[in-house]
Amino acid sequence: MSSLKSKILVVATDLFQTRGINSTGVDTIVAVAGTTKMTLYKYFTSKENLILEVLEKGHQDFQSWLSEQLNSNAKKPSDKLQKLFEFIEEWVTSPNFRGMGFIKASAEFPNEESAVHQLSSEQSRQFRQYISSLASEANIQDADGLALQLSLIFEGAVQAEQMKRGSGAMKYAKKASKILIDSALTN
Amino acid sequence: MSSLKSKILVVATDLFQTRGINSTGVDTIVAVAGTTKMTLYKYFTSKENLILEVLEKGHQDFQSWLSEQLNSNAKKPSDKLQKLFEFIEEWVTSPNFRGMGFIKASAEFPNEESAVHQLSSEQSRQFRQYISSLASEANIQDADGLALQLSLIFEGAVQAEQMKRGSGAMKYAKKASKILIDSALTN
DNA sequence: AAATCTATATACAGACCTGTATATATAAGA
DNA sequence: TCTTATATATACAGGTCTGTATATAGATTT
Repeated sequence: MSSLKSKILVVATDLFQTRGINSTGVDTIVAVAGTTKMTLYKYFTSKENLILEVLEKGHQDFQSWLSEQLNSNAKKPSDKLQKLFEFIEEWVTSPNFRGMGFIKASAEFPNEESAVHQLSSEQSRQFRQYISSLASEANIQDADGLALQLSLIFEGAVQAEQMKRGSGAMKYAKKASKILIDSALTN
Repeated sequence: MSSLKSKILVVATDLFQTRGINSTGVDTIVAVAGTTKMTLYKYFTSKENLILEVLEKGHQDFQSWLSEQLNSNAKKPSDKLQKLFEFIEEWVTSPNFRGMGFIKASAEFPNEESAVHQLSSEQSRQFRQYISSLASEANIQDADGLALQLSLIFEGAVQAEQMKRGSGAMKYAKKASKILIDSALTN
């Protein structure tokens, strides 16, 4: 991938999270990235296409990092579930953290026919599915139910952490996840 | 309050939730409300002012309904806490439900200097504070912690329920809240 | 050195948005 | 009937946004 294209993606990811997607114009993006609109439209067919690529990249980076960490640091399936929020906290509190794109995108694009909305809700579904598979492997009865509960807490905590860094939301989310997982394991 | 002003508020509340705030122009609002821009700008000094009044009204309606229900249907403080999500579910699944304004508004207005952002995060704080006071009365040690956990679940479930009606999010949110409250009561 | 590829600079068309100005209609009260 | 208050109809100024057109500069290849 061209270095300029990569730079545009990084800058757009940042601006979308800090100023909102709809409120960030392409002029602002190219100015911050130190390039011009002609170059942006060479690598991306439209602003919507740029948004979609930003979402794709963010989601892939997070998912592959997370499953990598869980696979190499936890062996038993129930350990993976227990350590899930430990690693999520590590990700969210890292200086490189730029927010979870799909959470904000689904709020800014509520129209179900929008491609952005469709991708972001698909990513949310995929993440829930991943948690559910961890729960299944740990022999939890209602795996989908626990996955939904954990994803509610996760999305809420990420949003809170984004709005106010160091809000403590992640700490209490971690505690809540422990309680819910324990309760699901003993039932 | 003038009937036209009230009509504009209702229509704007609806459109903001279904299409997004920034994506909804005042022209659309007045067309759906069956009036004109001149009338809208008579009752509201600006679009931002309209957004703020929509948020105020939505929050007041919810908070007064909720505390009314809790005060008349639960006597012991711990009962109020236990029944909190029962009533929230009733509110969210009612046909009149138009979403919780402050959840979406904080996502669409991430700039901390924005008056809309400030109001919506203040409302979020107030709601959390209300839950915390219920927890305190029920003699829960870390009342603020539990309030944060419950509000994370609440905001996540409302957002999920908005995105997909009948998603079952509310049902599992209710279960999660029971588990977390029980855990907090016995510690 | 000539040709080609990539990025820049700049301008602008077309669409949309907020907020206002102007002129008109409608209905109620004096 | 005359006046006053309220709502409508319509047009538009000024701004922002996306996406494109045109011309130019720099660098690499042949």
